[in-house]
Amino acid sequence: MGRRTFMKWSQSLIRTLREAPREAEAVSHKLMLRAGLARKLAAGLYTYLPLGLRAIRKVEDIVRQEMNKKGAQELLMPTLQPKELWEQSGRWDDKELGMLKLKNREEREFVLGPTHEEIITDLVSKEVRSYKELPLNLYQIQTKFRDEMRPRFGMIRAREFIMKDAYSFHVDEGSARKGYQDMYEAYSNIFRRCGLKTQVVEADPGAMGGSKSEEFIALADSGEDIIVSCPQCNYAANLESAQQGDEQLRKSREKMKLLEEIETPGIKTIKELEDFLGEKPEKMIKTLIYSADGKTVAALIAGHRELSEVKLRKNLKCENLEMADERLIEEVTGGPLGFSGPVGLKKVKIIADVGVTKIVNGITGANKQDKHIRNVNMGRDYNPDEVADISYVREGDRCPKCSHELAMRRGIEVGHIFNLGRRYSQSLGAKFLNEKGEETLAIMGCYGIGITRTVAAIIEQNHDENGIVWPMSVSPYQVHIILLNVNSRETVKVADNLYNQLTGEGVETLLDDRDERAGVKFKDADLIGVPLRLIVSPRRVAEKKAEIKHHRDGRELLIAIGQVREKVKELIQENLSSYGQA
RNA sequence: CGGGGUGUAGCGCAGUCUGGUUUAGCGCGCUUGCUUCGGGAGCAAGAGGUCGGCGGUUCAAAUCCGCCCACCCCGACCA
Repeated sequence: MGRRTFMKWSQSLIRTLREAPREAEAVSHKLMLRAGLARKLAAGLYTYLPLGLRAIRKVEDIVRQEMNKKGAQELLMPTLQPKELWEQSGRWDDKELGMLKLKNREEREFVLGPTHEEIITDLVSKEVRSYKELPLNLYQIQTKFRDEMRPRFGMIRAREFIMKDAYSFHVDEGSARKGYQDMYEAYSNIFRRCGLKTQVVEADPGAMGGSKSEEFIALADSGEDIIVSCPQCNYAANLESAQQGDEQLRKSREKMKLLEEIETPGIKTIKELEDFLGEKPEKMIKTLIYSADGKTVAALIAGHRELSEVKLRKNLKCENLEMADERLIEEVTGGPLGFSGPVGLKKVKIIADVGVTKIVNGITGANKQDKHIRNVNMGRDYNPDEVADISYVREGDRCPKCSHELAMRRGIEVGHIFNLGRRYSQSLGAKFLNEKGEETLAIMGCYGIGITRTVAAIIEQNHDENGIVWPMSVSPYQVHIILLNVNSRETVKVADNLYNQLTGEGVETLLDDRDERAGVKFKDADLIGVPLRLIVSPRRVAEKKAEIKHHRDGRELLIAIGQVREKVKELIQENLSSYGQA
């Protein structure tokens, strides 16, 4: 059991803070600083102090166990990666990964690894020859660098962080599906054992490429992801890719009226239009001009909705998607920015959001300075080239599967599994000979877990007003001995004995042997949040007893000193199994 | 990168608007001594600050002006 270490508080670098630095906003961030788990070096860069590192190692151990159980093998790749491989995969100029590039003295270019598809695929392409050697699942636990545009929420979004990344290689689709399913199960086990409640959602593969991907989201108020889920059926998706149900899209019975041009001096935004005309945004057709891989596209969205660039990009199957600048807008629409509309638009592809089809007598830009048009109707006044789901789901929308009202919640993405297909094996040449002797491209999957972020997520979900409430499985220590009154020789002796006994048995024990008053020690214990607390005081020692307290629910036991060792071990086991410890 | 905000002792803050009376202050923490000792103790004595940086205005700048930097929050990206 456990990591055997000796830790007396008086000799350790455990520094608690009474108040959190102002820069910390998220609960996990505040508590990690206050409880002395980590310290900031610069934005998005943290030093993990001994206590924090222990929690990180605990999570890593769980990850290793569950990965190994599925036959995955651990290896370790370099963080510094040569430009050439990234050019081969076509990702050297990828903007999404936040690559931190650098040159050595010989002007050779490198990137500090934001992810390792290139490296692992290159390795496997060199090592694997035959279908008999597959499938393979290789993983590492390593520091990743992403030059985030905006590090946030402390350890939840850092520039440098620890990640477990796994990559699988398969001979065919069936095997790839099995590999993906294995990881799905491993991930479910890992997060459950970490004491995290997660929700799996459909996601967009984004920069990784590939077909299918799902995210494991830890529900938390300070999460940056918004997830959409159906309380009725099992539908759940990331806001970026959540689909709109059809139910909310009722077409009004209004009769079509004649087109009418109206004066709207300086009125450019939907909000301004709403105030100016006194009409609901639902009646307006917002026209957004985009440049997609050099081609111009007009996206039509109902005024009260927002365009999802992720959905639009997917629909257009384009790499680069940017909003058009004023010059381009004038060129293609003939009118200035803020007055675009679909009527009479000729030179561009028009994609209408599904909701737009239901707008009767809509209001939209006239493609002329200070003019809008009223009573615009699809089919009569304009025809989109395509109708697609390209806007975000909103509060109150219906489930695409069962039409129940959707719920929106915040969460932290702690894990992400992807089916990559042949994208990297293709570009980096990961081929093998199949049974028939034919050269075949491996089908790949990749599976990530943000380790340091997971620790933060655990704290987000496991804390109270006084501090962290660690699940036993990931707590830096299992037992926290609080020695009250270091001036009582007898008490100190008992505490020392218990400490040595427990530590000797592999129980991870922290002994607070500081010369501090009881209140200080209790407050610090509340902050640090070790699940079992053993209180050794002159009062109890006189009775030859000690107190054991459960931090989570405050349950207390009075135990004869001689029986503490057994009881503690029993409680630890009991506690671990409640998180599904293997 | 766009928008908003903050930089004064290790942490939390006041002072800045209305320049000089501040030798730059308060709480917590830190050091020493005495008392106290089951929920962040009391008394006493201390240590600790180029007021984010640079430049300007002024007899005089934490305070006014300019530039820069750092950090935080909201947006686009991700584990």
